[in-house]
Amino acid sequence: MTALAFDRHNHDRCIAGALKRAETHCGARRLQFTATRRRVLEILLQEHRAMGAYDILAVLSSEGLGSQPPAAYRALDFLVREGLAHRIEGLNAYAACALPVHGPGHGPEHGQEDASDHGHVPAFLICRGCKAVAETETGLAQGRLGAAAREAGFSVERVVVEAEGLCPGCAGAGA
Amino acid sequence: MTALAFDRHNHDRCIAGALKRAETHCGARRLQFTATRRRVLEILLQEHRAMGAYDILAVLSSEGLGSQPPAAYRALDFLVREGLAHRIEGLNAYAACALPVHGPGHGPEHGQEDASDHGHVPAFLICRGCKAVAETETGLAQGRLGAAAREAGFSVERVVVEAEGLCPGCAGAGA
DNA sequence: CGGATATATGTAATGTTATAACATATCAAC
DNA sequence: GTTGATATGTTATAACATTACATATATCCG
Repeated sequence: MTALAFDRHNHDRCIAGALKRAETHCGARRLQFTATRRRVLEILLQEHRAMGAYDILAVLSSEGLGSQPPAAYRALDFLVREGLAHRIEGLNAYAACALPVHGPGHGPEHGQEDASDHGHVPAFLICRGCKAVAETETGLAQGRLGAAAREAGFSVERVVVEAEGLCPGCAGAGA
Repeated sequence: MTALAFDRHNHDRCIAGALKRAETHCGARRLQFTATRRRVLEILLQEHRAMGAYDILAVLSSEGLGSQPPAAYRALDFLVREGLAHRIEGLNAYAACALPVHGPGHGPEHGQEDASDHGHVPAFLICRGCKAVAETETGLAQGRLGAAAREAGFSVERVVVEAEGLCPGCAGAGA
């Protein structure tokens, strides 16, 4: 493992748990959690940081799971669509979903369908040093952005909240 | 003009004012508001929507202001650095800054240097139909994201807040 | 003014990220 | 076991962005 998300934790257990949840999630929805999809999620979980699609493709390729860009993009699209991973817009990269909050039987995992309902918006702390990503949630739609949207008659479908900066480790290392 | 930012307004006046402010801004800082830089800002103001660097390059090229990507990227980088335009991460595109809040004599325009100080974070409503962009501000660092950052010892340098959805016009048109 | 320095632009090449399009294979349901 | 849906393989290309180096223009100061 390379980049811990700022805090120490039992990483193997965290990975196994997340994979198990993904399995359950897909099973409940009759979705195929194929070898490639599973492996891509596992890679993201192991690294615990934002990775580019081509980084992931390199790993897949070395394991005989695909050699062309669509192999990576299709798996990533699936994981993002199911809320098992997130796209980090600010880095054009991807990270595993770190919130175990969503059990089976849900609709969209993070309230992306209509964020103005409950404001369950995923938010990320992204270290520009090591690219480690910490995930939290933010209640945003109740604030100024939601107010602006309502005032303008704008219907929000998806909200991106990303904070870029330095994690304690990289700040200490004088990045 | 194509995409109004959801509301009617005197667009010519809004453009002229913004250009004037940009001029003042640069003058006060001994920065060169060159023909290309000015024209790029003007294009973004006129369109009033997010535009890709290559869209802008096409216009510049047709006007003899440059033909290679760096012509567009350099001007855009300058405008973004000075807070006169913003990069819309979710679209890999750029939009003029719509907030006349910042007069001369400031430091960074939108508190990007240390967002935890005052939480003056620009936030965008982006229509996926017409790519119109409305800009507002959001006090974010005082909320859950700021709390998470403080708890983790993470120093926030830049915050991206982007809400994607449909503007009233595009929603009506059944996008 | 005139030379030195910093800033901006021109130009060519390349790197990175992402998708389109179509063929083939596998799964899931009946 | 056929059918329809879903997933993957493969080729090509589109879209976004940067590096590197040469040249030009502005700004500063003696």
